[in-house]
Amino acid sequence: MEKGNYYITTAIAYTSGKPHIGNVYEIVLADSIARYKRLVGFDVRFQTGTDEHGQKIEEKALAANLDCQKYVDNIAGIIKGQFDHMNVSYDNFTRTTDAYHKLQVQKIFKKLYDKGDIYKSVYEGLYCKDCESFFTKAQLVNDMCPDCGRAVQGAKEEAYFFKMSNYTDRLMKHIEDNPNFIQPESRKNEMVNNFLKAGVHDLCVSRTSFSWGIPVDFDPKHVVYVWIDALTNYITGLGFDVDGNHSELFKKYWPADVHLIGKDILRFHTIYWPIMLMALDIELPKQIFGHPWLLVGDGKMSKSKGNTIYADDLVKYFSLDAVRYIMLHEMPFAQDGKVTYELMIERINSDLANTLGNLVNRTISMSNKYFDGIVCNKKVTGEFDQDLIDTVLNLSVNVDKCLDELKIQDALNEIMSVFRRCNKYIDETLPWALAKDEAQHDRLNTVLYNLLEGIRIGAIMLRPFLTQTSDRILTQINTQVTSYESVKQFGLLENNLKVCEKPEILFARIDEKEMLATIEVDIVPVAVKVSQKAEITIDDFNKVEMVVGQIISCEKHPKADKLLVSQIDIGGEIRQVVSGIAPTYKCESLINKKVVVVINLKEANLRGVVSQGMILAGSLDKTLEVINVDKLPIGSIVK
RNA sequence: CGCGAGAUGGAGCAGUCUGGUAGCUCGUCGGGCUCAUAACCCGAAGGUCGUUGGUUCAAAUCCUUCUCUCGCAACCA
Repeated sequence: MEKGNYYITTAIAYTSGKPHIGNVYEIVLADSIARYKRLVGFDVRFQTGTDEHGQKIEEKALAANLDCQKYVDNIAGIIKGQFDHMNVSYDNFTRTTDAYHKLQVQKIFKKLYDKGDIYKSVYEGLYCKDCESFFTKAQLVNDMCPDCGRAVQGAKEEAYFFKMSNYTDRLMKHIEDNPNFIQPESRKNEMVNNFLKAGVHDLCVSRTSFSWGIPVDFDPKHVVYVWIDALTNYITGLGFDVDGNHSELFKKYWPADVHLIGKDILRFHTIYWPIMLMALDIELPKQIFGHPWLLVGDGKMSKSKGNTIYADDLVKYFSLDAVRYIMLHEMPFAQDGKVTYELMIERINSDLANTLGNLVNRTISMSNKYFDGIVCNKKVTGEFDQDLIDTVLNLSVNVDKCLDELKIQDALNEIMSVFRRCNKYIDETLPWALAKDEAQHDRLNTVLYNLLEGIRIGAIMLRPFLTQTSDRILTQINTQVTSYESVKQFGLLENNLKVCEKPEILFARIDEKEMLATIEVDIVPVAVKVSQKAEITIDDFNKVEMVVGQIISCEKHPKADKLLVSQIDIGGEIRQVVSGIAPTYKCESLINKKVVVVINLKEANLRGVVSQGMILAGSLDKTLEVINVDKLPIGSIVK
């Protein structure tokens, strides 16, 4: 392959649960870039995978009553399933629990330790014995533990640190010398201004508070910090070896051309990761692209439903390529994209069904109707031909430009505009009028040929994005000329081909009302999921004492946005309760409301305000509702 | 004043760096066409580009004031 090598990675998915559409978006984005590069002629390696260590996972596994490894095996399978569902063409799915990865991480840790970049020290902080947590001075509330309100004491814990300061100057210079290193641009400024210029603290790179991680082999009570572990996958997945016995893959593909990641983890990828690589004397990746988020809906989708959407559900409703199209098309370059079912349906109908699907359909129908499906370019040109040809020939140039900057949405728009141009060409040339005049049949042949040729080229350019649809189109027009090179010349479509007799509908129009109704009944809120917590007995439950109380006054917490402070009459006693319901409830609306209160909960200090109980409320994503009681008098026992 | 992003016709966005007639897709309305998936094509209506002040011959674009929205952080007994 003459174009050279291309290595693209995504962030590896954290195995804490089923990935939602936003996580899957990243993989589809990477996939379309990988496929495009392959189409153009690069030798591509595309790696994704799962990040499987850490305290959160240990806790989740415990709650599910599962062995950690079993737990992550299960989730990794689910994640892989979601990716496969989207027809993602990764070359390697790496897992941080793979033996080779673990071994290399240990060796890296050791090497950096021997080198002096990692050193053993003590983590000093203010420690709350009851909560078993460290806090910084700034986190304290009235000099007390922010969690439980008790006194804290200075304490030390042994830990390993990475001496970041050894490399920050070099990193800063690298970022300055390589303006494309961090993309989009605005993110780069953020990193430089907020972190590098402010000075990077040494990073604590080991933990002793839990054990689900890669042990530090020369000091096994420590496990390696998950980020050190996770980031390394980009090289271990290729076969990097600390001792220099690298695999051929590593020699061939490193440094990576692009690390595709979510904008939230840029700090790790643009500061810690490059510094690690510098410490290991490895070349830095060429580019790190922090993509925006794909957000789901505003009120419309999330009000009564969970607003978590899964890729496999969407595919069920809209077909694979439609979902890929939505994901890629609704995402601006540097801004979060929002999707609702209404928007998805609108987009699918107008772009995929009307513009593209209908174009292919009408062109094939005419070919059959006028020439029994066999079109031959008789080279009888007309006044609209050149403009059509120019537009079609510009396509690959334009798409290439978009892809260079990773602007996939723009690339799709370029492709769609070619199909729009074809539709317009039909109205300009009036094939049905030509058909009525025997003398114009050669012209008609040329017109249809031009249309098929435009469709052929558009379909080839569509291949990285809408894999299946591209193939279906090319099959329907029955061409063998499908190489990328062939899109640079107009007129390579074979003459006298027989297109398929009955055009197949590529994308059926969706009836919005019908579809919304289907989704409405079909999608079950995430809440209705199996229990994740350990079983308890009725005695355990009876330990909780709950009564009906009436809110007699309520005000905003002076020092916290999300908290409300209520005075609640629970029958013979007024309790002050702090609750995190400010985003949903206004103080006035709560007054006189009867709610269920847990009254034997240990008193707590929340940002300086004492809370003597808890108001029961249910929540799903961002929807939150306080449990409301009407008829029962104040003080009634709830059980 | 915690950090950051944004505010452009009914909706979603581009244009802002490098000032110079406000553009795209969808929707609405009117017309055309009939090959096609009630699709396609053409036209129209609709924006003083969030607010204040300034720089300039000229501001969506540069500087400034304020307002609002959204992420993140803190906090959700």
